[in-house]
Amino acid sequence: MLTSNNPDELLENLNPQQRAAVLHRGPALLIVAGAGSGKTRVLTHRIAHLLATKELWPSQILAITFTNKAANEMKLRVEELLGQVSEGMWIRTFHSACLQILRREAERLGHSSSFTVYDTGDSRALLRRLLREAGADDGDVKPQAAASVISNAKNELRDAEDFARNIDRSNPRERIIADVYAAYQAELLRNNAFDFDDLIVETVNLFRAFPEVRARYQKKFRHVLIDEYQDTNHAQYALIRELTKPLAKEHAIFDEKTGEQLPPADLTVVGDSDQSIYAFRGADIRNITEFERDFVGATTILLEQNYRSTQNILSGANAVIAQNPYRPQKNLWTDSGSGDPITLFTAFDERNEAAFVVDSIKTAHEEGINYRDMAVLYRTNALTISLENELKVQRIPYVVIGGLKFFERKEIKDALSYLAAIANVSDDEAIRRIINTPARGIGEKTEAKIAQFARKNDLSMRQALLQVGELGLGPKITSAVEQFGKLLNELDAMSATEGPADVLKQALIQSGYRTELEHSRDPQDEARLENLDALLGQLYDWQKDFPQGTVVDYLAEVTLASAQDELEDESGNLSLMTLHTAKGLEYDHVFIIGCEQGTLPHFRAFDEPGGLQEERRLMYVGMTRAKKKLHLSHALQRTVFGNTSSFLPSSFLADIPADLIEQQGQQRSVSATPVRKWQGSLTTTSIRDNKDLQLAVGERVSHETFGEGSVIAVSGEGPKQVAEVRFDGGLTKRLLTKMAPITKL
DNA sequence: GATTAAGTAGTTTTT
DNA sequence: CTACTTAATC
Repeated sequence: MLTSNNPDELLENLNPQQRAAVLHRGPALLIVAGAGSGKTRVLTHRIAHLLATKELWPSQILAITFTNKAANEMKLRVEELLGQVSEGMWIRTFHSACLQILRREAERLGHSSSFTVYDTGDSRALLRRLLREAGADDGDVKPQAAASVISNAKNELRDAEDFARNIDRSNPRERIIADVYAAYQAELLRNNAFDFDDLIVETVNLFRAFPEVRARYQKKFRHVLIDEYQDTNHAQYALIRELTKPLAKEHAIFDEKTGEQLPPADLTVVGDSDQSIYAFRGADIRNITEFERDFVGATTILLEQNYRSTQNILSGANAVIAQNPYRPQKNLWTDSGSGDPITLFTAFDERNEAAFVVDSIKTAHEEGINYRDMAVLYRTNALTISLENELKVQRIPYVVIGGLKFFERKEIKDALSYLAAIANVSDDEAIRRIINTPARGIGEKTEAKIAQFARKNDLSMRQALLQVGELGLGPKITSAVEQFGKLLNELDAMSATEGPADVLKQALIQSGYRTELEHSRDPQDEARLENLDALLGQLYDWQKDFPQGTVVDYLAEVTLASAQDELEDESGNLSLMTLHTAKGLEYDHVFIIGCEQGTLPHFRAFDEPGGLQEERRLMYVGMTRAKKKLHLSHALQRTVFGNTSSFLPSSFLADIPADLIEQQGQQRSVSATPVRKWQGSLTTTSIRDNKDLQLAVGERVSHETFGEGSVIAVSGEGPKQVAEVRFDGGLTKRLLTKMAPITKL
């Protein structure tokens, strides 16, 4: 470990490309970092180098990651390299960096600095109500669907007005969403809240509306570094631009000594377009592929040497990803030797597959591999059921990472809503959530009356609670409402002197929440109580670590935390997780289960443009997690949602050269259905993608089974184009141009 | 207004 | 299969 501040020591043990990436200076640097090529190493060494050479102060660095876990790891490793704690350095996620900025500047955007951050659940609850109020009771617009449309619009920096201008007015669904989008933003403003997307979007808006604010942050941050650049969406891209593009003359900053205009901050981005697996969340792969065009004077450095996996694993992964079109050429290599072959197991069904996986895990464990160094990866969460059964039977300790999140449980959300209602007087959504939890006899009707009254008098719901006397409700209800309002005010007053943990403890006791759970005969409520105690315990720990921390601080931290952050397993457990969750992690032994057509690639991806490519990248990400041994498996039949059906092996398996694979499955046929024998590689793939192939009447095509023929009619457009083909054999077929096994002659 | 019953729809999800 | 939402009853 380096403890001196000698910059040259930071270059030791780096390969030439890594060294170049650490040493490069200039306005914009793109580091294309293949899987396992030492990306974090380069990033941390680069930061440490900039500091050790005294080019920058820690407070002038802004390093952005996507997860808290990555941020914490990076912070730790930089500190290790420098041998000291770097005060003032911003190494954080996009969201937490923006949160910090918005807290300071909230007033400029019509919020107060005690604003709440709504998570996806909160947004959905709000949208559900707004949709109902908008009269979308047909059920044709579901909150989740609206949420995703609005989120996508925000990620494109399209506000409600902009969105409304560009919709198909004759489509009632779109009109409703446009209206609800506007109403949703109005409600967020009223509630003094931002949703996840807003944290980014509103920071961009802030910088654009207030150039002097932008100038201030540009002056502060002299070097901006972005990790996982391939996963940035347009809003995040815009944020990066705002921080790194030259300032207008009137806001320019001049160097005190030289009198010269301060250039914009330098930018370093690290990414790998082959690992872009979040397009469905708005990630725009073009941000990385067009980096050199977007940033003048940009340099690209490729890191292709892999330090993680064996050559067999890499060759297999390379062969799969090589099938993706429009991909910048890149080839990962390693000098660590070929290693074991990739194992491919053909299972009869999911139970057979689970048994094989668990047996292999046991064997590996007996050979000295710790459970914590192994992981089972899968496309969908539903695939874990039989696996978990088997693991329980065989008594192997395991954790499911991701799954249902602690902070999304009902009782936890309720408790946090109490805190939100206390800390942010304007948060009507928090009030609505807890107004009748525990049951106070305040139902839907009363809630609506209070909300209406509040709006009419320009009050928040919490303020209105204490004035319900004017509403002429029954005496019993009136008193219940007033008591609830008083309780919140008392707790609010208490939070001025006491820490958040003590406030929450009192909230749960005095509201009667605890009592209700204690007296419940629902067996689940016992677990709920335990969860609340766990939350309280955690909050007391937090209070100890941050004695000055407020309720507002705690809420934001919790909202921006993810389940993985806490699952630092020292415990020696086997890890189970989705392929998405596995990104950025590595294990000695990796099992990818459910390699079947329809599962991986997932059938929902077939009709999405670019869907198949993204699935392939997922497979690639999964395969490259393995250091020593990669096990792939597929089941010939699987029971999904109660019904059993047969599945073909994933087309991705056929892309792996046969000599890298060791087949382990039995090849017996399944009941009456004959199953194609596995021959090391698949000769046919059942799902094709003919990209943008379009046919016209009169053209000649060749079909895999029907031979040659002429197009006699076409209907539909784009990917939905259907061509009617008369084959020379006399048959006439209607074929989906995009998917049919045809080629144009 | 609360409880219970039927109905329905089900990728992935860093924050 | 199951988790969650809506509908119907007490």
